[in-house]
Amino acid sequence: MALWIQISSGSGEPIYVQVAEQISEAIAKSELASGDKLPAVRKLAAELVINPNTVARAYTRLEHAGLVTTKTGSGTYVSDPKLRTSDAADINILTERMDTIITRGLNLGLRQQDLTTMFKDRLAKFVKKQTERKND
Amino acid sequence: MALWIQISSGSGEPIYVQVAEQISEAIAKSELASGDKLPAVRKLAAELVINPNTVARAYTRLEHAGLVTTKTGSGTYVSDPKLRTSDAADINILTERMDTIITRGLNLGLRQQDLTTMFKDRLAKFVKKQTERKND
DNA sequence: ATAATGTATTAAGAGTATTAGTACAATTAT
DNA sequence: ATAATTGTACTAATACTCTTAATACATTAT
Repeated sequence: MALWIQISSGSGEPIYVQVAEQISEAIAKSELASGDKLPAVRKLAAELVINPNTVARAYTRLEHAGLVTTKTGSGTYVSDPKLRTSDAADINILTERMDTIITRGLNLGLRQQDLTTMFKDRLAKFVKKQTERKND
Repeated sequence: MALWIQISSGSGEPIYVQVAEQISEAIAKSELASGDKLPAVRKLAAELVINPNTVARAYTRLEHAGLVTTKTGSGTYVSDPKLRTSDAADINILTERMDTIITRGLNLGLRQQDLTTMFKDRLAKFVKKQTERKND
């Protein structure tokens, strides 16, 4: 399995956040499917040259988000999408973040249509890979 | 002028970020228009019961974003939208943030259409207030 | 049994963030 | 001109977060 994760020290984001986000994104794009096993914390830590605790923290974050299930002694696995719980609070946070980027966009001089188009374009790149995967 | 800004200590966001973001949002919604004067740093600080430096930092942040212009001795004013510079780097950051919330949304079980609808709805609430303002 | 996996705990160090206090500079009003 | 108002600069102190490290433990796979 290739190593997709790339950490940048100058990004300001903590390493464990970067790791978790990139795995989240892979799951959203269905590059990682339900049941897939993530690398062991010690193994991934060795590859990324970071501390195992940092990877473990990323995995814990993913588990709290309901994206993976961990079985001590076995490994960490991508969970079934049907079992993922979407809280009302989660939706609230999502809309708040939408408001934030809408604010940014409008203040950058982008118009309503520009923003909608941008959003659809980005979204399409996620879903496109899902359909591609079926043809693998 | 009413005081729209509300700071919450438990949000995790620094106060100066909260202040800046809420003013940014007001500008995006055209509740604050070009030329409008922001409250003096000491005055707003007194109302919010925070340190003047914290407000000053928020204003500096807004100035770096090109949203306001500051004139020492006079005040801080909302700048002309036409003069706001939209960098390519700014657009990149915007798309990255879109990817982040798209990732969240998909992983919460929302579908493509759900997300698009949500985004349009939120966006509409910004622009609606703009047209309302014309009838003031 | 042995190896491999995730978890928990404690500690230390480094860096960043946040706020506060104070003094300074520039503009406006009188 | 003088005083008041405004934003700016600088320093300092405190608190928090991040990361790494070193272990030890519990569960599962072989």
